[in-house]
Amino acid sequence: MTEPEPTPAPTRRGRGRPPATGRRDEILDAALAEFAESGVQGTSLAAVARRVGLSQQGVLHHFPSREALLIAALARRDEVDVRELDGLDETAAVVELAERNARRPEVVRLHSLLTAEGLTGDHPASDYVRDRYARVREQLARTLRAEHGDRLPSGATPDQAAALLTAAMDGIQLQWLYDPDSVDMPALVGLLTDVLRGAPPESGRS
Amino acid sequence: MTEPEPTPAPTRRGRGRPPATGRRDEILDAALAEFAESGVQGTSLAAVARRVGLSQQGVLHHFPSREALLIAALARRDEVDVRELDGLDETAAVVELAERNARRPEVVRLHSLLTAEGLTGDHPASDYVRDRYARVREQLARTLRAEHGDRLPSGATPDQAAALLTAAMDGIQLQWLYDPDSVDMPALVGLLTDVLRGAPPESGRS
DNA sequence: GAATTTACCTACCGGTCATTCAGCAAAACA
DNA sequence: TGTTTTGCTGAATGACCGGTAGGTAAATTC
Repeated sequence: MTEPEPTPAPTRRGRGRPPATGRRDEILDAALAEFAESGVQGTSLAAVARRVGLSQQGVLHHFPSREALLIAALARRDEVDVRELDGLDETAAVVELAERNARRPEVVRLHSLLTAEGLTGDHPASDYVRDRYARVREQLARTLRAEHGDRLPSGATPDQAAALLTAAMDGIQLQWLYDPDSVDMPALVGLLTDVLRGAPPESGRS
Repeated sequence: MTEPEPTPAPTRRGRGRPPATGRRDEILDAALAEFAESGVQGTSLAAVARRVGLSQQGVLHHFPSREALLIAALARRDEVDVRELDGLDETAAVVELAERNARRPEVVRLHSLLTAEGLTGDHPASDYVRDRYARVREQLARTLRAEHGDRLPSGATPDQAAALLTAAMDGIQLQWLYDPDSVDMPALVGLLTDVLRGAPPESGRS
């Protein structure tokens, strides 16, 4: 959060031709799709341009530099993320999220790749991931605390359970991406939530 | 496992100067260190060369191509991995592993980066990660089955518990790498193993 | 219609990338 | 001593990278 407006949308400035906002979003979506396939480091301006059917310089017309494009793309992704996070107002919603994710591997891939790439020095995804972790764990801990107070039946604190749930979701996603058929994301997430809430062993889930 | 010997160690062939095996390993270690810092995609031959104090061509003398170097480096890393996996012969060992990992962030970084990068198309780390996942989960499931039979007290099957434990370790490592001070890896891993084994809530761990 | 602003494109530049080639010094053996 | 093999270096190549400069067509206002 160093800059208030990383890449402000183009605004009308005088009389000339009005800016077409559609292309901008097309480019951002193409960039995010490319990230999910090849990673941020592995994505070139040319690849993004090719995807939207523009020349490399056409892309550079909408975003002053590669870096600016990355940041804008992450900001766009962030909007969606924030909206999804609001849905986690009860523990069961985590399982629903896992079910939804199981139907959109590209999003999961993008998230997993960004999380790891943010670890490398001065990567544009670093802040995005850090913020995301903070928000997710906080939201999750709040939900757990509202449901169980300061200590879950299993003995875990809300903060611990939130960290574990977040971690498990990330890790399960990785295993699922490597082998979608033999990893049942919702079942595993559901199992963990049950166990953390100290639910009695039901022999149901596969 | 396509090739039996990806990069065979140099062997004496005639009378001339004997090959010095030391340099090879130096280069591989430098490559792995560089991967941990910048990722595989972000690592150039020049960067590896600089780290060992050689010219780019000096590195290429020991390995025919960049690709060969990557594969050899991953194979080297794999040897260590296999040895560590043997130690997981009881559930408590997972916590010890977490404690050990908390003292060597570079190894954890390397592992996390490789796991994610292996997701991108035809990446040399793909096979490495896939094999690793298979081994870890199998070993873990075997240990859990030996200790608890076909169903843990919490109701989870050994396979489920193994997947969850592996996932949680990976996810916790990510959170820890982003914020080492506020994430207690061994505590969280210990908590999860306790919960999975259906242990009564002890108010001990922080 | 003139002025202006957007939305591109082609051409170009310097840097970095992996890879190849030619060569040289050191080390072993005959 | 001569030969062979290893372990390098220096120079060159072509692909690709992000970024700049300059130009053109379309859209909009005056």
